[in-house]
Amino acid sequence: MKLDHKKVVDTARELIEEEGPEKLTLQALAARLGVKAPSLYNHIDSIQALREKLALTTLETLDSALRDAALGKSREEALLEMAQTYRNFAIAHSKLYKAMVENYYGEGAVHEEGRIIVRTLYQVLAPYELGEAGTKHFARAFRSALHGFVTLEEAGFKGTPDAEESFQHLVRALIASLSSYDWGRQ
Amino acid sequence: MKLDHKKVVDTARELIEEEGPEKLTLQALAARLGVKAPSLYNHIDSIQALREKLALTTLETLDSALRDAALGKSREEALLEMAQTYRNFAIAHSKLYKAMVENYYGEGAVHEEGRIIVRTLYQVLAPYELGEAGTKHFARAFRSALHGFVTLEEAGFKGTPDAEESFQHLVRALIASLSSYDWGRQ
DNA sequence: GTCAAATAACTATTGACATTAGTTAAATTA
DNA sequence: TAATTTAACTAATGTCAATAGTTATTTGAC
Repeated sequence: MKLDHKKVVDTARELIEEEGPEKLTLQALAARLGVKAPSLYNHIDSIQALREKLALTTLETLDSALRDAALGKSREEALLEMAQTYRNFAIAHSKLYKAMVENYYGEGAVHEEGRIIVRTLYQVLAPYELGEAGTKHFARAFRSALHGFVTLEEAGFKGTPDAEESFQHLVRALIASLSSYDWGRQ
Repeated sequence: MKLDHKKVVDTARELIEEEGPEKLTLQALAARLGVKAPSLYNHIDSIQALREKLALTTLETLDSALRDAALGKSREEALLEMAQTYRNFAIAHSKLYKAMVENYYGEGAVHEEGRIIVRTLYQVLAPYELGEAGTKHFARAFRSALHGFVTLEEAGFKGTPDAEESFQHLVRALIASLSSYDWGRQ
């Protein structure tokens, strides 16, 4: 029954997952925790700090899922599995992903920690020996494609029967480009 | 000096471009227009409706720039020019682009009109004869890549000297895939 | 075990915000 | 010119986040 920082963040995540980012208010959150709103300030600095913390933990959860997906696989197989996992995460936790994106801009910890996904990608890309620049370019491209697709899918063509197919093509085209395109190996 | 819907939307755009989406309040907007906040309700339904209207006009402005960019060009040249224009727009109007993205989710007019950029892409892609499905897949992929990149660039690697280079590689790899990858021509 | 200090809850309040109601003056139209 | 519509205003409400000040409980040093 004891309230602490983790409990507050976890409950905020639940609230967002169930009702959406715009429903996260200190009143609503406090009510879920059986407490009055000002009491939350014993555990958080501000609602904005809470939002950024949530964005950060969501990113870490996603990265963790990506690492799991790539475990024991390599190259094309690993990249395909990671891509699939990325999209599945964005769909399964669409409200949370949206909340993360909204707090992705600007400075703060998320800005710094956004690299964790890139770091995971770097490890999978190592066998391709793209060089430092090539790896950087491809990792940025791959992440951009994944993020862009799931965002536009949510905003636009969600639910269309061929969304899955479009995603597969995007991912496979980029993976194929590892062989057919010079990403700057130098 | 007469106030009307267009004037309100235009001034809201200016306010966002200068101060950011979070600074758009009815008070601040009314002050710019030399009027009290409640008077704005003679010209808008709600601040949310205003935000969605702004997202829509921003999308139309971007699409117009893309059409201009592709004018008189074809194939690779047109796609390259469009990509460059897309990123330039997102950088030159970063606060406006951010505001657009924030109101991109959900239903409403933006959701429906998001297709205008895809429609423009379709025209440029016609000579490739990718077929209906192939064209759809590539258009979604291309737009996802552009949107994803400029979003992550703003959130993360903005200002790094090789961001431009990464973008070029992403765009060129996708364009190259038009020849080397089967997008589902069937 | 006792007592001081730290902790975490509370109530009350403030200020910013969007929105609505009700009013009045100006502009349009019949 | 008279009637109607339009667009501004003031005043008020409700919802927020956030702060101040208070009190009870818990923790930790001796």
